[in-house]
Amino acid sequence: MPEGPSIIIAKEAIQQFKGKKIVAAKGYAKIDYNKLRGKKITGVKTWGKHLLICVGQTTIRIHFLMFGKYYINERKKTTPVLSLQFDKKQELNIYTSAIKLIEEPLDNVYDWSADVLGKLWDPKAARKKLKAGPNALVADAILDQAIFSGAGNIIKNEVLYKIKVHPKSKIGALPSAKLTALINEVRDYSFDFLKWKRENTLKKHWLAHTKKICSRDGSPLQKEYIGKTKRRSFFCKKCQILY
DNA sequence: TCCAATGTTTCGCC
DNA sequence: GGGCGAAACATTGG
Repeated sequence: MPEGPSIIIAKEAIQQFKGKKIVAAKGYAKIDYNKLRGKKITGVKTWGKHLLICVGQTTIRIHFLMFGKYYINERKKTTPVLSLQFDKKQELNIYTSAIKLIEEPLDNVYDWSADVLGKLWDPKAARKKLKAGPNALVADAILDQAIFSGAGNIIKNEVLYKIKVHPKSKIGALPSAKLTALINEVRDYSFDFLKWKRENTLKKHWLAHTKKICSRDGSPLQKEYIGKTKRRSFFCKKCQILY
């Protein structure tokens, strides 16, 4: 479920509830369900990995974490963290996710220029933020949601492999053209990810993530836990340069 | 059977 | 108080 492109697919599926009235809202999420009951869904949006269901002034923020799932007009055996019911037995059930209600206008909460898959994505803004943290490892920088909202660990590994940059490189040490390539590739790969996810062929297209052999030179790929968050990194020591 | 994993937040320690 | 790391959350496939 997790990375940004999967959330776009979720948004598209959940759009069908736009304009519908929430007849019942329940779950184990610690939110004020009274703010949802009897209200209409006025829109569905995303910001990176956040799925945003607008209910008038209130927005339901859903973060699927690692294992979150949603079911439309279907249920799992376990209890949903949030269940929204509509007329005609239609329902949306959310499982194992972090749920919050946002009362503020979304423009006050979200920096849309950071949303890698969004219309307002701004590579110049990303560059500025990256320049402000030259000591950051590229592996950490790509996962920084304030810079690349929506990018996750798979995107990180694939992008670094594609642009031939070692995950332990420092942002400030990258040549200007490489920094540009990094910024552009995070967005481009996210759209590829989205396309492949729709086709159900994502895994087939992985070149680095969980891979053992470099597709370019046949040498073994390294697996290492890197950066502040110690996330899995797969990379080729030979073709990915350490800056 | 067990463990790691497409993620983030919170808590506690130094 | 900041920075760091571990734990918590809870599911599933390998």
